[in-house]
Amino acid sequence: MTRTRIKIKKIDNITARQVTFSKRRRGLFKKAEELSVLCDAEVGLIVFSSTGKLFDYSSSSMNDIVTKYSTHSHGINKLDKPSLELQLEASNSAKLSKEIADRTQELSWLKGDDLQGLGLNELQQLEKTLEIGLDRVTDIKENQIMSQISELQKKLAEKEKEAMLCKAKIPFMVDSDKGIMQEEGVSLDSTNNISSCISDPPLEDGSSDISLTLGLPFSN
Amino acid sequence: MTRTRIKIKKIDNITARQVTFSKRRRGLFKKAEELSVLCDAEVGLIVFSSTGKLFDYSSSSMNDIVTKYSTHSHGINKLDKPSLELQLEASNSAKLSKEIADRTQELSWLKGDDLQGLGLNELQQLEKTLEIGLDRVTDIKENQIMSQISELQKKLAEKEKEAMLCKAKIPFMVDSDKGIMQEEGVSLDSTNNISSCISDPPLEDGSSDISLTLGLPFSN
DNA sequence: AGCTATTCATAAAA
DNA sequence: TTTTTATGAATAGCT
Repeated sequence: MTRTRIKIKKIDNITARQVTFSKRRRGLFKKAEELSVLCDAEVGLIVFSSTGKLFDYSSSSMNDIVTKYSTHSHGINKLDKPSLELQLEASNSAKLSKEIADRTQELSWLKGDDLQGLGLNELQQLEKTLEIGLDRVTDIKENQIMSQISELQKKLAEKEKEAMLCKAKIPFMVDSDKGIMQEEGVSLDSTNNISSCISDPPLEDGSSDISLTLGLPFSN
Repeated sequence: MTRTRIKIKKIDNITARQVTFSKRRRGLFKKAEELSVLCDAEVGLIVFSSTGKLFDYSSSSMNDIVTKYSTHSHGINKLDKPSLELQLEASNSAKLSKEIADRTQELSWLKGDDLQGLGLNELQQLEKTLEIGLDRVTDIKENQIMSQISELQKKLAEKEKEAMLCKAKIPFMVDSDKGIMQEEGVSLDSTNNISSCISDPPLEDGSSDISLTLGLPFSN
């Protein structure tokens, strides 16, 4: 656009084209920046030369600009798929979903639902699996019950022993001190022993609703 | 850049800024296109006005240009994740994975594995679930077995009846036609009846390995 | 939205 | 490539 005006058509002469590319490219980038500064606009400019070299300018982050572009007035996925990671993600998702479906199905079967479509072999396999699982669960449960019982019996035995010792002491104390227990320092010590025997703290275990759970385990 | 030169600094006057934006934007897009045509370059230009309006130009497909940009000299993911969908995907994946883990755990329990961490209540719940499941599976299985047996009995009865009829006919045929069965057209018809009685097709059902499966079902 | 004086961008040449 | 130069283009400030 000087000395002579030119037609806007691909420049044939390679050298001339490269020269023009350099000059105009600089002009374009300058104007892009001026626009963004003067007018407070967000500008992203990407240029590939005919030889494949990349030039770019962005007033902020090109990432932001392109992201905004891809969501703005475009249905999310004009730019979304670098067709690499997103596809991977999608197929991954599909795989996971399928796995969930598979397991959900198997769970249903094990719980006795949705069995109508199954054949005899499958049903027998299922039955076997359930029998094994049930055996193991019952085993573990009974082990736990037995050990809780042993533990309780042990604690009970201790307490009984303690109570026996207390009782053995009581007649002796009452007989000798009778009505003067609150007046003598020496006898106060003995009094404390007695009260600790009478008001045992209740057996606290946190997980010992044994009385509720003992009914079932041996009923099958 | 005429009458007076201006400083490249944000234009304060809003009206003036909008006017300048319009004019310069047109100029910028024109130059972008000229560059792409004259120099055979790939150009992508995205502009957001300060009010958020989008303007864009691309010599080919913006998608291609941005994709090329994001792979060119950038490590795949400068632009890849619009941090919107990918984050969604990631959290989705996480959710799915968690769900798989949950179901896998429940399956393990039902199969009698990995029970050590469970408490009595959980074990009893599990036992109940297994008992119910096992009952249902056994029910369905026995139903299938019974109906297969009935079906087989019915088929067998039919065949027996057919065989009886055949036997009743054979002495009559042999007596009257004896050695000339292959020579007369009339007698050929009768011969066919006989052979169909003798070579019954084997009972084909696709899912009838009954003899193999009958052993277990009633053994528990 | 149009003008127009001026500055800017740049084709051609070096 | 970059610089120079002459000229066409773009546009700031007005209407």
